[in-house]
Amino acid sequence: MLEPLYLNLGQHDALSDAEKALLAGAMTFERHFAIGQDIVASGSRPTYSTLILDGLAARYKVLENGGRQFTSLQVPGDFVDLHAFLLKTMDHGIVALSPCHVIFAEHSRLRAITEEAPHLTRLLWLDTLVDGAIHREWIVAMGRRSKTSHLAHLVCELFVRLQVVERTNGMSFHLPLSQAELADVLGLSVVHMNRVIGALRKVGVVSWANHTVTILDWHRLQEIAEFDPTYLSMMREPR
Amino acid sequence: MLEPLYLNLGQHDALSDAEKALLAGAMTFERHFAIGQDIVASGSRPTYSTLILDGLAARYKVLENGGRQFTSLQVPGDFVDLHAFLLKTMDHGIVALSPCHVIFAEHSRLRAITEEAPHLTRLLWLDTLVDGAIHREWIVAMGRRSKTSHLAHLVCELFVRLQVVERTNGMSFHLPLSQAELADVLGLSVVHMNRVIGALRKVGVVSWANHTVTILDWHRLQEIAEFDPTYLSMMREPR
DNA sequence: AGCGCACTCTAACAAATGTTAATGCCCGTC
DNA sequence: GACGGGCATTAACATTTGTTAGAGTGCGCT
Repeated sequence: MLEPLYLNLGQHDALSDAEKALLAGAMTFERHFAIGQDIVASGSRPTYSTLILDGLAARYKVLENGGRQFTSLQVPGDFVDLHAFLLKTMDHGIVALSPCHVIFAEHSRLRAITEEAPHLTRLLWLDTLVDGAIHREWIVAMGRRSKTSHLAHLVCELFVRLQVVERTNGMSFHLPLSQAELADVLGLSVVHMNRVIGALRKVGVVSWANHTVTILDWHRLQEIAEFDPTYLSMMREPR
Repeated sequence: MLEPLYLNLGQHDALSDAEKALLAGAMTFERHFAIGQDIVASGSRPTYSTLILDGLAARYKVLENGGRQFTSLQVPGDFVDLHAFLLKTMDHGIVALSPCHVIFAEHSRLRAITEEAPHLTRLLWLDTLVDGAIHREWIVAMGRRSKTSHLAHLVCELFVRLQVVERTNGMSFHLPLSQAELADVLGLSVVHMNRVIGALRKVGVVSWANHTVTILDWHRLQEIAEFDPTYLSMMREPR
């Protein structure tokens, strides 16, 4: 059941059976969330961290004028709020973008891991560091990439991340986001989001229909995105 | 000498003398960097992490078209590349925006801390989590705030962060960024950056001259920025 | 004092992006 | 099979942001 987590953490460094057992021991109950439901509420102080077993979720903030901005997309194997273990108070919400199956890890047991399992602690820490690296890449995309390149970069990133947890199908993957939701990822209006998707389609590097993205020309898509996966730390090495 | 680090880490939770000694013991040699020098090069694999004792630095990425985007600003007391301890390879560069006095912490000794000092480990981990929280706030600002609000938010954030490490002077602080550099923070053209600064000045909430920012109306500045410092985790509580 | 240089600021125009509104399509419900 | 709602798409127009160019300003250097 925790396979996606093992795949996610294991991509960076070997994960021993003892460590897997520790992780499994930290888990408590499971739960399902429907589309649009808040998995974690902004302002709350959770006592557990949430691992996605299946589905797509997103961190977001809402401004006074009603504008919403997603700050990350979370795929199976991701702890959506591992940071709350130490940050304590959620400064943002987390919403289910597709039906989500999640499992909760008790903070008290995560704390025990930090007391007794230094290597596993470093891997969990690393997981949040990759989170930060993705954030930085998003900042660059928002600030200095063309919108087409930004979208292409997002497609590259999601494809690679989903591939790690075996959620791709050949060169395709399921992306259950409406264009309005995508607009809240890139920080665009819905109308312009539609234009940008159209532009990327027109170049012919992806086909995009029925919430399924198929990469037709991986090489050229990476070129358009200037995608360099270094920031995802997918190299397996001692940490 | 490590006072800014103690202030920075100590804002989140109490830091014991033993822990301060461990941190001090991790430090090796110091160094000065001139404006514009790279403190850490993109693509490198550092074996130490860099703590800013004095000065202002920034993380950045450069795109093929020459565009540069800063992904964070680093003030005294910040580890600019603590993440490289586990990420291993730098996926971005770090440049000195003012003359910088730094000190290097050996990764091997940081690793020893993770083996022997769980609470201090959590505080260091937390430091990188706050980093991530700041990134998220930047993403929101870039995607959904007006440019004036974005700039106001940046001023609020820097003021609060500098205050923690005692680098403010009443309601003023030194901000040695040219408008071209600021443009690379907000992701704007230099011309438009100039317009936005003019707009914020015109509202009368800040005065801004000679690289010194003075907040004239803190309350209204926060309103314009919708600034809520929760994300900086400045509450002192057990972690 | 004069020069050169980096930086700020402005103007005029071009391009990108947002807003409002309308149309068509798909799909589930009655 | 008709109806209604959410979503994708497009058009027309408004606003924001970028580009290019140049003038003004302060400051260190000779």
